[in-house]
Amino acid sequence: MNTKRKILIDTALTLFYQNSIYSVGINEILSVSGIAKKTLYHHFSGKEALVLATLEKRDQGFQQWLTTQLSGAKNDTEVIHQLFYGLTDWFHSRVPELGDFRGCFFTNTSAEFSDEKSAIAQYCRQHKQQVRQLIKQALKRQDEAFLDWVCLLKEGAISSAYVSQDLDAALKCIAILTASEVKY
Amino acid sequence: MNTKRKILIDTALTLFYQNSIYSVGINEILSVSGIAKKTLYHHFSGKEALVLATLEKRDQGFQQWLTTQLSGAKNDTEVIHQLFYGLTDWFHSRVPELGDFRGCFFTNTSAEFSDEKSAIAQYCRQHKQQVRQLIKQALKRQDEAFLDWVCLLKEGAISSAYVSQDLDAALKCIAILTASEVKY
DNA sequence: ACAGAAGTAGACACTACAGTCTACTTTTGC
DNA sequence: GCAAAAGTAGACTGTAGTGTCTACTTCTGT
Repeated sequence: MNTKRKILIDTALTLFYQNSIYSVGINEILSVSGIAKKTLYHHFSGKEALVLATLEKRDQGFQQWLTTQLSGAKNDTEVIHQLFYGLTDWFHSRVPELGDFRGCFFTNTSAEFSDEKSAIAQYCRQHKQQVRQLIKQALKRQDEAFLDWVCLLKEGAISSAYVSQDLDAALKCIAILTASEVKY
Repeated sequence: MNTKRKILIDTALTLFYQNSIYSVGINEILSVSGIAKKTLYHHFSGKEALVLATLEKRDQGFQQWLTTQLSGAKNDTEVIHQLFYGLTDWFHSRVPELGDFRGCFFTNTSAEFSDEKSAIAQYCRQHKQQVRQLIKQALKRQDEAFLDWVCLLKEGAISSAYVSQDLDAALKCIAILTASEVKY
């Protein structure tokens, strides 16, 4: 019966993402989920292990969503459209499985944990790398410079959508990529 | 004698930026600065007021640096170069007045404070808006679409430089802007 | 010179944090 | 059917968090 384990991860992920990791205590996760403290410490060695589990869960969920989002695109122009229209849906909180938009969970978590060598920071870095690979796989064009372009705009859009509340940042990215005469 | 006030803001800013706001306690700021608790609460109503003061200080410092960095550019190409080479210096921690690079203080702070209506989140948003205006003032080209382009790449570069440790992200932005045939 | 502002040390109150523990009950796999 | 695993409540420890307070000292502007 590791349903409790799943409930703990779900609850923690929601609370961590909607607020922040430092601001959410173990006791809050417990009272919201209705699970006993002993059970939590039975499944996780401590808060950090729980944080890593939530990162893993979010990583899976995000990659799954992105894979679905990018599938079916017939050419690179469509991949770009699917990507940035998908991001726009996310920013407007129209993607139920990603929850109410509050920026990138991995970027936010990196901001809280300054030690770049910590397992948490490493996981966040790895997530970004894997998302990059996912986009690369969807594209026919394989040069890294073009990927840099797409990924930098993607990061800029997520950051601007959250910090500046510019929910249409991803649409601007499409406009940029369309207006630009660099072929893709 | 509000030198104490300044020392408190300096110490708090360094600690907040190098770590995170939740992870740094008042007592730590006090012991590092060597200032008495009563003095802190004499100058600031609480931690939030101190946080706002550090945001203000960082805002001033960053805008000052950016203004200097962009001044002297003779055309828009040079503005873009000054901006992104400047960012590269920052990412490599070669700008003493900005401290050891640990991402954007405002983006990081936004990640910690989820209430978008809080004074802290509002200040962060305002900072980004003012930086945008500063870049706009430096450019001859005045269309918002081009500004969007530059600012989205800028945000993407800062985020990638920090989370993915891609310290040359800003150089990639220059490559993108140079390779693109959209005139600027 | 002196009033008032700014500073000091550090004890104190109170809350919240992560994590431990005991004693007990339920679920589940074989 | 039963042993082991997973679960329960919640008291408890010890630390650290913000913020208050008293009693005293130093600085500073007019």
